[in-house]
Amino acid sequence: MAVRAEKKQQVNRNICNAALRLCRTKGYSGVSLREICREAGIAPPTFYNYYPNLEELGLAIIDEAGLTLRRLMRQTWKEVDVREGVVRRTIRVFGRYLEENGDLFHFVAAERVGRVQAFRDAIEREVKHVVEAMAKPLAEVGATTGRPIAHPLYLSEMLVNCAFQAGVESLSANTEKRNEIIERTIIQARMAIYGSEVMAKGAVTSVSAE
Amino acid sequence: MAVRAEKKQQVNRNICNAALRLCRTKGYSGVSLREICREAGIAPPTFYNYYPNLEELGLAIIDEAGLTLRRLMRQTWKEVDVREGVVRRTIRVFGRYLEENGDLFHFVAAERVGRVQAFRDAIEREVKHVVEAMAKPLAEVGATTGRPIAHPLYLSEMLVNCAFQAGVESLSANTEKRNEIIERTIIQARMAIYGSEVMAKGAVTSVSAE
DNA sequence: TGTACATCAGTGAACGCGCGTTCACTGATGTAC
DNA sequence: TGTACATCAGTGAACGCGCGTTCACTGATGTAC
Repeated sequence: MAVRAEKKQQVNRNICNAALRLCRTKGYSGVSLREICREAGIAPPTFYNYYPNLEELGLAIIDEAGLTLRRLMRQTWKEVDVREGVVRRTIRVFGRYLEENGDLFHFVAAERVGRVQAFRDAIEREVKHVVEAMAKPLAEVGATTGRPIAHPLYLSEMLVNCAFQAGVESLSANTEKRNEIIERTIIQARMAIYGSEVMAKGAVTSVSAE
Repeated sequence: MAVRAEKKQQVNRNICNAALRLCRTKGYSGVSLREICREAGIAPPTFYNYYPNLEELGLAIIDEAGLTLRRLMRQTWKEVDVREGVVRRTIRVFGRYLEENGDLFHFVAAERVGRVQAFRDAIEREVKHVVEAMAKPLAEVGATTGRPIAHPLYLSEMLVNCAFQAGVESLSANTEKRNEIIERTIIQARMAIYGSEVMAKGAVTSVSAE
């Protein structure tokens, strides 16, 4: 009965996946509608049954990425394990996300500084959401452990930017390089967290930092 | 006598500037050879007197950006003024650079995570150079002021990434927003520096960071 | 300095190609009775 | 359940267009004598 609707959903998934796969190697603005249709196994006019143009497809993909990210966040902060610190846990979950959604992450990371204003705006909205969602538990953990942090939003943003950068590098790295990136990112994250703890204590002056 | 050579240089500059101007709004892979030629005021075949294809033009632009950046670095660390800290001075110089080379910076920032592997590699080489060049004075300043820092390379990299992110955001921001970004970046930079100082002291354990 | 020739940056016209988009049409899925 | 009709996802062919690249050619700049 709903066989038509199911088929439509499947075709839609094919289109999105085809687009992401092609963007990975050719970039959004290097991919044509016809290419996506070939990759998705449909005729060009069929595309218009789903999206009025390529930009709308891109925005739909970004929305989907936002959904996935939000789900990821919830998962990260739910899987509390006293034996594992916040930093390591976050990085582990993020790493798994990268393995499963490499194409999606690459698209978002690239279009975050890409040419399409609508994409940049949509992505910045999602990133801001993640930054805010992470700032909260960061501040809470700091408070409950007696090591309060200063500027949780700025700290969170810096950590997210670190993660973006590390994520992009990971995507084109082998396992060895990837482990290096992980270790480096952990140190950088701690560096930022320590710094924000110091700032929360106040009364710290540093010649080099001032 | 050298009138021919001078004209060639001028045409080359026109080509590069035209390409950067167009990339700013349409992205590298959204710009065509013919568009660049129109913008530069030459006929399409003339382009081939300068570059064999668009990719070579892009690489030439990246090389030029690297040169400019190196010059900027030298300038930053030379203008020592005891009344102004390292962080503020760096940000001030970088801000001036952005005003003068907005198109160039935007191109580099976008292609850093873009689709052309050759671009990514070339840019990563330049960025690495900057990271290393900044790590050295950071470590020196820390040592001479009695506040040594840990992992100067990682710290430097984090600061450079902050600068990239702030730079991209600045490019599409008004003056007010831009000042916000500057203040935020200063805090984030200090946060990272404090953290690396704490790590250098060792013997610090933080529940939230572990 | 003047002249004859070589060099070479720049051009207009032409090519074949893949593009986005449109249209009338097909045939399978869903619905009313 | 069977039949007649409506819906609608998908298609093949065609369109006009801008693209990258080539070619033979032009005319200004540079050089040799």
